[in-house]
Amino acid sequence: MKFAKIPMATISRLSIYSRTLQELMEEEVDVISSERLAKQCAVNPAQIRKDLAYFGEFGVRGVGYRVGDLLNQIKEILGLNRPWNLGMVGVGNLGSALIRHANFLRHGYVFTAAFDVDPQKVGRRLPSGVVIKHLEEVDEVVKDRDVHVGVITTPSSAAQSVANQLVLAGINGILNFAPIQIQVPNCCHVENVDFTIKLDSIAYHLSSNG
Amino acid sequence: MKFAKIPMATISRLSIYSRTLQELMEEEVDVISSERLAKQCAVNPAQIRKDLAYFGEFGVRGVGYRVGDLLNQIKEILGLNRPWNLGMVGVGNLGSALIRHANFLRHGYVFTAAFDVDPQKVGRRLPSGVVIKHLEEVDEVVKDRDVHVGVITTPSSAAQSVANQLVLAGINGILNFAPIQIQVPNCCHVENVDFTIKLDSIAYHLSSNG
DNA sequence: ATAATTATGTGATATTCTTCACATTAATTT
DNA sequence: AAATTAATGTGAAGAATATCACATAATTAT
Repeated sequence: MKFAKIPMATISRLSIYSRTLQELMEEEVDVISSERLAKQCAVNPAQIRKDLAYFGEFGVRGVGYRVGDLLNQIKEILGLNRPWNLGMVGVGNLGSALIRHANFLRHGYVFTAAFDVDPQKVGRRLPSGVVIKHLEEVDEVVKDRDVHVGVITTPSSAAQSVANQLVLAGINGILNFAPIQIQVPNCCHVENVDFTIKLDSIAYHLSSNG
Repeated sequence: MKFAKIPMATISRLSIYSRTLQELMEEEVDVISSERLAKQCAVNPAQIRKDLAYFGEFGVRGVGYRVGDLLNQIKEILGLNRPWNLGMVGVGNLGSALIRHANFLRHGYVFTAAFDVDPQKVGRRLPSGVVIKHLEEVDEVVKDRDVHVGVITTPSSAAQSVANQLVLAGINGILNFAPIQIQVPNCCHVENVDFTIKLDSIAYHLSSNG
């Protein structure tokens, strides 16, 4: 399904395009030009066309892109034409907030499992119906609940060890909220979400100019 | 304080270096080479040296970098040698989890204000002691509580309007968790945190190879 | 039918970012 | 004191990414 070497940045932008297209659909917009879409996504119009060109021709010259079609095509490209099951590791403040957070479901991601090591938490049933399991049981639960992606919200100190266990349990994708660079074999793809890095970036910009 | 045009990516990496250096300090490591630091940060050693070279010379040839010194220098560069006050807008699941989340405090970020539009929430006092204010009062509260950066965790539909109000209230930095590209004047710096984009990226990688 | 208009798709160009490779400098050893 | 070793700092090369500019194709108007 993959042709040339696709820039990482292209993939991220496809997500952004899909978000905007979803909104446009809800506003019942039928057709949109790369120029207007670009403005809403805060990118260059040629960028959108280039990004799409890696995968084929999806527009109509002189007209633009059919919103619904393009959205479907992008979802197809990203592999979002199927459900993805998530397993949360670390059911603290952040973890339980994320499980309840509507955006995941809205984009087709479902938490089918949750893990912790705190005996007080293990066995508790979350509002979503998921029962918190002990991390020791990760192998079975990943198979039982068909977990595809692990989401780590443990303290940094535990993150690497958790990642190791997830990989051993057959997980190939990890979304890591711990502010540490975890090391995994090539078979596994890690994405990091670190808000404090973003805040540092804001701090820099607010400090360094005048 | 800024010299050449510094790559955005350099700034993000400086944050990562600082996280690792902080850990190294706690492990009482005195000196580290770019090679060993690079391995821990999962980057190229030359990258670290280049990144630092934008701002000066911080190492000792033949030796490496003094951990404590380098950490201080990086914090200085990023503008982290002072406290930064945050104002949360949207005290839902995610918002309140973030306010309680220890990582912000650990890196010198404090929530000194919180806003919502839900009358049920306005007036409530959070565990941290911060009282939730109505968004209408944003102008006064930003001044009173000396808020530097706004953190948006509202639904997407409200995010742009919230951003406008923050900018009018004098805020120049926004951390946006809503999955939408908000438009702001140049004086304001926005950073986006969108986990579903990261998940899409994972989905793509898990789908497209074999 | 033909011309005019519009907006895509894409080769060429420009820019930005990363890595290499080595000269430079500090410390250590002989 | 000279030679050796080690690791930084950096110009140059390379790779990746973004933008331009225009040929191409679809639609609309004459």
